[in-house]
Amino acid sequence: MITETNSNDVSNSQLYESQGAFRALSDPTRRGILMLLSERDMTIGDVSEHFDITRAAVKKHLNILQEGALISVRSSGRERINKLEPLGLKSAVDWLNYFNHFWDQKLSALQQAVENEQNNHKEEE
Amino acid sequence: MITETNSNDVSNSQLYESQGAFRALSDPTRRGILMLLSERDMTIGDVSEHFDITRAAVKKHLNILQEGALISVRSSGRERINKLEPLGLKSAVDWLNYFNHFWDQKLSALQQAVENEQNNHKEEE
DNA sequence: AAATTATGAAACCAAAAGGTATTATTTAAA
DNA sequence: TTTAAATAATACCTTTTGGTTTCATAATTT
Repeated sequence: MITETNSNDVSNSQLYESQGAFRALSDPTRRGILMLLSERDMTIGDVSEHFDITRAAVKKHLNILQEGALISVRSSGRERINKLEPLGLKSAVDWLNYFNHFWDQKLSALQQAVENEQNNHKEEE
Repeated sequence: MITETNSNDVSNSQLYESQGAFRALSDPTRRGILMLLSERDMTIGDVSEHFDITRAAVKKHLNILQEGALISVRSSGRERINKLEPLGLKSAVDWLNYFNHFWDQKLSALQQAVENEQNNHKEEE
């Protein structure tokens, strides 16, 4: 353990920019809400009908989704319409894309292995 | 609130397949560990030097990363070498890709708006 | 064989998360 | 103008999370 920050370390901005989004995404109910809202905008009441938890609990989830900028809310009379903000997912996607290089590579390796397998079988014919 | 499961709801498998990965990704320290391991395989000792928390705490994070299948561990004498498993990120990426459609659309709209802006400026010349 | 190194695991703690029930507020309808 | 509907907010509770310290174990070195 060291006390001073090591300048070789991963930059904080890389980690904390996406924190709100990743935090919001960590709960399955919240991911379910996002999928619901991908079909149409909904009031809290609408959303609540799809889960076996109270409206208050759903409201808390919606707050966290809003903090993570994954949804937005607009008022219409006494209703609040929740709307998916797909661009909010971008920070999480961007962070994950950093690793694309690696699993593309691994997928290639897998593909290569399959091809080699096939060639071996051919040679055996 | 309803008590029975609504068959129109988002399927559970879609949500729970990626739970281990999303859970692991929700903590900034764990995301930092993943970035570290993307450079080279490391022992716990190596990893710990990059964070101001105890080895025990790092170990817990590594356990959670392993549960989410984002890393693997192999023994070499008394050392345990932690290795990034990029394919483990795939379940999270896949889930997020479901929304690609939406933000591609939105990016297009944004692009369109920018182009229109540019055209307007041209007309003003 | 003894000391050191690398790690694992358990017990404990404070704070955060996810839920509830209850109360208050705003808007629409009768 | 009551009454009902849609939502917000607060207090409260239990479980999970992220951290610590301490102790145990297995492999290396001297």
